[in-house]
Amino acid sequence: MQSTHLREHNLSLCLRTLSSAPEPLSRAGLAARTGLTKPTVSKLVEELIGAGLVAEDAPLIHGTGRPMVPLRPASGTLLAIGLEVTAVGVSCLATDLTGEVLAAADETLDAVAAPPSRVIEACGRLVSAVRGTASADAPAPLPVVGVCAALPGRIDPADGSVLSAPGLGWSDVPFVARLRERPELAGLTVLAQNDNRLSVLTELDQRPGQSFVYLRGHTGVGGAVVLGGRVLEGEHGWAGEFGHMVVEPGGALCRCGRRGCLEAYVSAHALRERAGLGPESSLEELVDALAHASGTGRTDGRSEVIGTIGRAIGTAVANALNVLDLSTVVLSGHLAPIGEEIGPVISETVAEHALATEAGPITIERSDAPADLALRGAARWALEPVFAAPGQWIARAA
Amino acid sequence: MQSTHLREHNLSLCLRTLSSAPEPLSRAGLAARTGLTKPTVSKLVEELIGAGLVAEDAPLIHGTGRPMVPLRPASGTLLAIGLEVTAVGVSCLATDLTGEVLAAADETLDAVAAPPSRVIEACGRLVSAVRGTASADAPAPLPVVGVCAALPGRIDPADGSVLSAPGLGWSDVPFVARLRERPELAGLTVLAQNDNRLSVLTELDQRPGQSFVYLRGHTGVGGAVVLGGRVLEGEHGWAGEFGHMVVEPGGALCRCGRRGCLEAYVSAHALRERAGLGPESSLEELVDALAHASGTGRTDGRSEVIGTIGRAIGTAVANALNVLDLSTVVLSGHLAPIGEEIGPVISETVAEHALATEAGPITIERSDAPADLALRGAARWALEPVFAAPGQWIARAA
DNA sequence: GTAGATTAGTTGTTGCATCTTACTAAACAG
DNA sequence: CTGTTTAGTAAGATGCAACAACTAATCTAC
Repeated sequence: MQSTHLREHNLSLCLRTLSSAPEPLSRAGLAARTGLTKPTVSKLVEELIGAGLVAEDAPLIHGTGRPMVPLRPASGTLLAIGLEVTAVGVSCLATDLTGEVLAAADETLDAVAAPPSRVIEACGRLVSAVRGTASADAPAPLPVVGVCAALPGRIDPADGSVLSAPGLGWSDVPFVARLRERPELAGLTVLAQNDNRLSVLTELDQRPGQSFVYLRGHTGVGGAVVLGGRVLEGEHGWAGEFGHMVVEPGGALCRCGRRGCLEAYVSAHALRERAGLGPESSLEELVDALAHASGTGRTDGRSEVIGTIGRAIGTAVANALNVLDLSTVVLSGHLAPIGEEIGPVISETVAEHALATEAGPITIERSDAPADLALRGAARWALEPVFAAPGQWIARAA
Repeated sequence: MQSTHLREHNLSLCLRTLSSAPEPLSRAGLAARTGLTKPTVSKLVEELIGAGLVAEDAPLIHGTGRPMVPLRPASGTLLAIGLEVTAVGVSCLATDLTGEVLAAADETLDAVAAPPSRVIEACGRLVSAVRGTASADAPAPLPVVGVCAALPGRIDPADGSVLSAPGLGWSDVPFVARLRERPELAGLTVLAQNDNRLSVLTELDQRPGQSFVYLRGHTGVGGAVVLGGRVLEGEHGWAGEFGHMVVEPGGALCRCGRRGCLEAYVSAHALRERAGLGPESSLEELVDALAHASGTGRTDGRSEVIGTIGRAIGTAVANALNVLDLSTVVLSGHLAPIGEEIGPVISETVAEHALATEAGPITIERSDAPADLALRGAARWALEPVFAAPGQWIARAA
């Protein structure tokens, strides 16, 4: 490691520490947290303020001594743009460094019927619109750190092409390459990531530095593994894809063609089928059917369905926890609202099979994050280069 | 990070790079590999040589240009001591920085019948003996970097106490604390780790920086997860304990009391039972029975046994790979010799269930490491502080 | 056999990031 | 108004790695 990397590392450390702190820190507090000295922190913070990445609040008197100058990530000085493509449309959103949403827009579009090129055009339009709206109040257009798209499928981490997205009917679509060609995105950093992996970033804001297993029901079932605040990548970028873990060898047929996958039991489609609902029923109806016996009237059927789902998830989670030796599980997406019902069954199954129960309780938590999880996560991911290497961003922006 | 840490980091980088290089590197080669400049490497290497951590070989002419001075980890300048406790005895071994064994000794002891205190006494005696033998040729006693014990059970990473070791009949034994009290080990760094997790370190020497899943059959079945050359810890230090992954809900009864654990299918005990051998039969007999139809004469039974074992391992491995998104599996311990037989069944099962097959082939490899795997791994782990912070060791030794 | 090319490694200097020490600033307590 | 406490700054010292230029040792070519 070279000495210039040291500075970059410490800049990043300061910025991240400020970002993840529950409340604004003073320079002195930042020095204490990072282990750097006060003069060093002062210099680094000065640079971050100069670049518009950090802002000072009004001095705050707390007890005796000189009042502290609270520091916080600057708001409204730059844009990170998130995109989300689903079967029914494209959404777009611009945030600043704090994650505050400055503008949003969306377009309805049947992504299954329409060719990918139409979707990519829509993305271009939305990015352009959102850039305009977000910069409307500012004297000059805000600089864009990057654009990241959330896609419901497997993405090649090397070039951001979509290897397969069953929900969109896509396979081998060079999404990022095409998006980069759009005139509206000329010169911008463009990324793409799986929607589940991006969702977890939003969750991570609530749990900085923690380790947990994240399970998200959306159309299928996906998730992520978070170790010490970092999302595990894996060799092909799909670590934590729990949907196709085997929960019962030779069991139910999954749409992937295999047998006994978790997804065959708890995808939105499988849940509706098990709950006796039509494929067009809403999530609310589904939750209602599972949560209240009155939903379908079939009390026995309900508890049986809940048992099947709970045991399937429990088995998958227990296996994941045995491999990773973690003790926190976060349920999100359509698994969060039904978490209250299936939680106990999951806990029971996990307690039965997970080794970690011998060391302490395993907590199954429900995410209370907002609905546009993946979209926010995408914007958050677009910001990542700034957090990782603030010095490079400063040099680029200047 | 402070600037003094930078130097420590670079010292460590140089030492590790030299250690993991397949053949000696010159200063210039080391500079190229580490990304540091030649002058910087020269300075760092000078310090490492001065401290007896690196040695120069005779200059070597290779083609045109000035001959290089090959550098390699110094041999015979310090001691790392490994211990291994099994049901039948205690083994001990001293290596230098290169991993070369300088001395070894063992004691037969029925660790199940004898109280832990007897085992700890034996450890003390063996360490003392091994230190003497290893330093016999040297003009002065060699400094000991540390002692690490391999134990067949779950270890508290905080204090090195044995939480449970079914094979020894131990539970809640403050092993490290007691061992540290022995006069023979006064002043030494003492560590303890699970034997499977230490075994993988020996494997890692062959695969520096790689990522793989490591499965080791010993008495039970354990393993480890290696991500980028680092062994995953987990919250309680037992990540990668694959033995109790569920491979068939409600399946065979495991000695842990649960049902359907991998270990219930492929522990040495379970294998013997399935192969129709007595509990006292040797590993050779077992391999023979599985490898050759002539072993027991029951050809049908054999292929059925192999199928059951292979599918059990395959299911567990596929699930682990789905969580981690890796594509290499290494079989070790008693799984290595039978690997040729069960390998195809495992591959087949994994190919059927693992998502990563869609991106490329998954390789199931057999470890060809020596038998005293865990013991060597223990010594290797005792060395770790020197590799991680050579500067501190130099300061301590001086 | 001498000049040139090539690779290895060292020397001295420079630049840069952090640390140390000592200071000023701004509040409160008595 | 003086002492105490906490925040933040200034100036100089320290220490590390980078850079450029050098020496060292070998081979090749004419």
